[in-house]
Amino acid sequence: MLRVSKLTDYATVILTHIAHQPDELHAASDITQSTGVALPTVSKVLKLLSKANILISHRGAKGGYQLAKKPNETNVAEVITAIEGPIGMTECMTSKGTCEQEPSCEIKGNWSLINRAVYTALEAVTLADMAAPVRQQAVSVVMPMTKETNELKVEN
Amino acid sequence: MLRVSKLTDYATVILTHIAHQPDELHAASDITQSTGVALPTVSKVLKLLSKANILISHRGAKGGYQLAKKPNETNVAEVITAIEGPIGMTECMTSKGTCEQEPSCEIKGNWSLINRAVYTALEAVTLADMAAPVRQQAVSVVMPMTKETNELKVEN
DNA sequence: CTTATATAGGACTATTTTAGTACTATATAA
DNA sequence: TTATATAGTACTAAAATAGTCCTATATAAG
Repeated sequence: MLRVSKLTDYATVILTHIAHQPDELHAASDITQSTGVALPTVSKVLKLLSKANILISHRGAKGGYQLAKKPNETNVAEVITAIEGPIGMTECMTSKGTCEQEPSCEIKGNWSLINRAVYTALEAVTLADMAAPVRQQAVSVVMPMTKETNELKVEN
Repeated sequence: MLRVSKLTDYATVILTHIAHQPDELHAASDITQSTGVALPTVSKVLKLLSKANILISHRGAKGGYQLAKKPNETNVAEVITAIEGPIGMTECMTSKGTCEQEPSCEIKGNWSLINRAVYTALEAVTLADMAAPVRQQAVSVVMPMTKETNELKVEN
């Protein structure tokens, strides 16, 4: 598996929809109709995204939600974090001291690198990418790290 | 979150341990002692890895498990798949036709690319990397895809 | 000022997934 | 023949997720 939750999936669908008209206000009831996701669920997702400052909310009559930033300024890693909490491939990445084996674990450092690699891939895709046709996407590419440093070698 | 299951985490610990002595046979009881993971759990993981042809098993007295291939020929993506099933960030990546929205989904193609990016990152790290100190790891790097093709542009 | 509308926040239940355990069958070395 | 070790499967308990609902609060418009 290794998958995002359904709510996260909904979140990307909803945000992609909003990203098509970034300047307008979108009420939860409107989004339900356009996306086919049930209203209570849409509502839950919108609240989470609003709390994470990915969306701005406007209360009251004629209220609704709009993007807090430009579509290319919000990425998939942020969306996942907003819905599911911090991204960490293993328990020790997000909550230290929980795993008994942690002090003697030999592979924690390697998981940390894997984690970073996955995060980098997710960070590279923005809402603007999601709203655009497939071909304009960013993708991940793997290359060996330099032996001298432990730094992530990033290219654009 | 977005994390691998505990069993997958155990699997990497166990495989890393075995990778240190790839040619010897390792009984479940021995691995329990070296890793601190409970015997029934170790046993379950070993069976799954054996079924996925990552390990070779030898039954009977003086039996045990050993790596089916060289440490650098088994990667983390294979291990995750062995324990959790196929890697797919969304439901539609692994089981088609389950999601009602699938036919009209606008972002399936983009999720497919994200999925591929993450998979590429996981595929790049082998058991040999896990068994080695941190600095020899492979890491993922992100770069924009060419607009002309829909191909993954991979560099080494 | 009142009313209708829309989000905020939290609580709750049901479902699904995961983790962990146990039992029986089978293979093999001595 | 016996002791040892894996194979396969089924089952239970725990945790995470999904989905729903209710009350409070803010705002536009009449």
